[in-house]
Amino acid sequence: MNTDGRETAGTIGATKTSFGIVEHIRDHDASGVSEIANDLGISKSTAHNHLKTLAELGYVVRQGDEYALGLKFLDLGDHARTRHALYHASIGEMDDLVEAVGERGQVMVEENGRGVYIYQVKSEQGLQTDSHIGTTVDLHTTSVGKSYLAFCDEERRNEILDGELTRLTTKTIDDRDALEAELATIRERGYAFNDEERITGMRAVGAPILSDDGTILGSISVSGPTTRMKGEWYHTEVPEMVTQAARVIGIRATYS
Amino acid sequence: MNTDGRETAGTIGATKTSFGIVEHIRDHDASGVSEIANDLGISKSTAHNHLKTLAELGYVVRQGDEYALGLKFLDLGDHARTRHALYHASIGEMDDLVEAVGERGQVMVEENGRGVYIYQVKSEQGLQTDSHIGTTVDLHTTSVGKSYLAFCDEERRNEILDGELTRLTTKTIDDRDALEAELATIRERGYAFNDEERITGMRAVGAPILSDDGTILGSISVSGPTTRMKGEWYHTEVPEMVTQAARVIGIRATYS
DNA sequence: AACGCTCGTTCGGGTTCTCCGAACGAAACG
DNA sequence: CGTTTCGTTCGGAGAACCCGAACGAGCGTT
Repeated sequence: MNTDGRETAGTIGATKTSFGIVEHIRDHDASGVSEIANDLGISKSTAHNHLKTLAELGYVVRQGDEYALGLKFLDLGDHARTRHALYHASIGEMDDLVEAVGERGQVMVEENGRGVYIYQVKSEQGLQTDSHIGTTVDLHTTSVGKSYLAFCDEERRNEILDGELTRLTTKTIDDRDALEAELATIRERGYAFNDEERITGMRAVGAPILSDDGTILGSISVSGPTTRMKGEWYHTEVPEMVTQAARVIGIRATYS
Repeated sequence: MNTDGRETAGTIGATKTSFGIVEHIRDHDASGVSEIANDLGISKSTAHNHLKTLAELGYVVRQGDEYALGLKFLDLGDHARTRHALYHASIGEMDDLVEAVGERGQVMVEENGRGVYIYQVKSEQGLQTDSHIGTTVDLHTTSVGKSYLAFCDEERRNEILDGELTRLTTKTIDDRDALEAELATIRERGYAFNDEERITGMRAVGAPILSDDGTILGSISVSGPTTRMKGEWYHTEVPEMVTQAARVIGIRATYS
C-alpha cells in the first residue's frame, strides 16, 4: 500500500484505513462494504473487518444494508471545540450581533493552517450556504481568515502562507505581496472586509479576537449578499458593530 | 492484549487502540504520551506512533507538550447528526418552545440502546447541567427516553431493556414491570413526565416525535428545577406546549 | 420458477506491520 | 550539576492485518 510514493515512517496503516473509511462514509452519507473497498483500494474482507470494529466501538451504525456515522463523533466534536475558550465566550454575544446586523455570523479558529468554523448563527433571512460547523476554509479568502493572519505572529503567518494561494473567484487575493499589503491595512484598521473573494455575490466583515496579552484566539465575522451589504452600512456601521462585539468577546474569553 | 477474556473475532486491534487514545484525550482534555501509555497499558512507543498517525490525519493536534482533540471531529459530528431528519426539523420549533416555557429543551435520538442529545437549547435562566450535545443517557431515566420507549416497536424495546435497569436516584423506575406500566400510561397520554428520576431536583416533560407513518424518529423535552416545574404549569400547561411542538416537528420531519 | 448478478460474510494462510523494550537527547527539577 | 521524566528513535520478533477465494442470501430479469 506504500507504493505510491513517500509516506511518513512510523505511522499506523490500520488507523489510516479506518479513518479513510470514516471519511468515505461522511462524504457519501452512508456506504456499503463493496463500495468502500473499491473506492479505497482495499479488499472487501478488510473493509468488512474495519467496519465491524468501528461498529463495535459505536463510531459507525448499521442503517439498513449500509453504514452511517455514529453519534459518538458528536461527543468528540463537542469536546474538541469546548476546549477553545473562544467558543464559550462568543455564544451569547454572536447571537446579539447577528440579530443587530441581520446577517449570518460565524466564529473561526485556526488549525493546521486552515480556518475552522466552530460556531455559526443563522439570521432571520437565512440563506443557504455551503458552510456549516466544522467547515474548513482557506485563510486568505475570508474576512475571518485575513483577520487572523493580520494579527498572528509573523512566524506562524509565514508557515501558513508559504504554499500556493488558491484562487476561488476573480477577486481572490492570490498574490503574496498584495495579501501582505491587505493584511497591513487590516492590522491598522482593526477589521477586515471580504468583497466576493471566496464566493461571488457574498461580502463579509471580520475582526480578530484578541486575548488581553495580545495573542490571537480566532476571529468572527458577519456575511451576507452584496445586495444588502453595501454603502455606509457595509463600510462603516457593520464594521463598528463587529469590532465592538469582538472586543467584548475578547474580554470574556480571557476571564473564564 | 487479548488476554483479559473473550473478544469479538475479526476486529482490528490497532483501530481500537487509536480510538482508545482519542477517548482518553477526550476524557482528560489533553494528554501526553507517557500518560496515555500508562493508562491504556501500551508501550510508550506504540502510543507515540498512534499519536503521530492521528496528528498527521488531523484528528489530534499538538498543544504545547500535550495532544488535544482536533476539530476534524467537529465536522464528523455535524455530519452524523445532519443525517437525522429530526435535527433539521426541530431547530426553529425547539427555540420557540424553550422561549415559551422558559426552561432548557433538548432533542434526543436513540443509538445502540441509549439516548443521545443531538440538539439543546438553553433557556434565559440558564442553569448548568452535566448534559451537552452528544451526551448519552439511559432511556428509562429520562422523559425523552421513556417517550421513545413507549412508542417504538415492542421488539426493539425488549432488546434495549433486557439488561439491568440502572438506578440513578431514589425515584428511578428500576423495575421492569413498573416501567412497562409507566410506558403504557405514556402511550395512552401522549407525553411523559420525569420527576427526579435521573437527577434529584430536576423535572421534565417529554414527547415522542412520530413520522406520519407512525415510526418514531426521536423525542423532545423541556426540563427545569422542581422549584419552577410544579402545579398546573408542570402537569397541564407545559405538556400541552410540548406535545404541540412535537406534532409540528413530526410534520416538518416527514416533509423534508 | 430458475437463472445470474451483486451483495455481505466467513475462513485460513502468508507476510507485512504492529508492538515492544531499550537506548538516546532534551528539558525541568531540586 | 546530578536526577528524574519527558518525547523520540531504532531494530527485531511475533502477532495480526490484509488478501483471495468460497459461501449464501437477496433481487431483478428472462
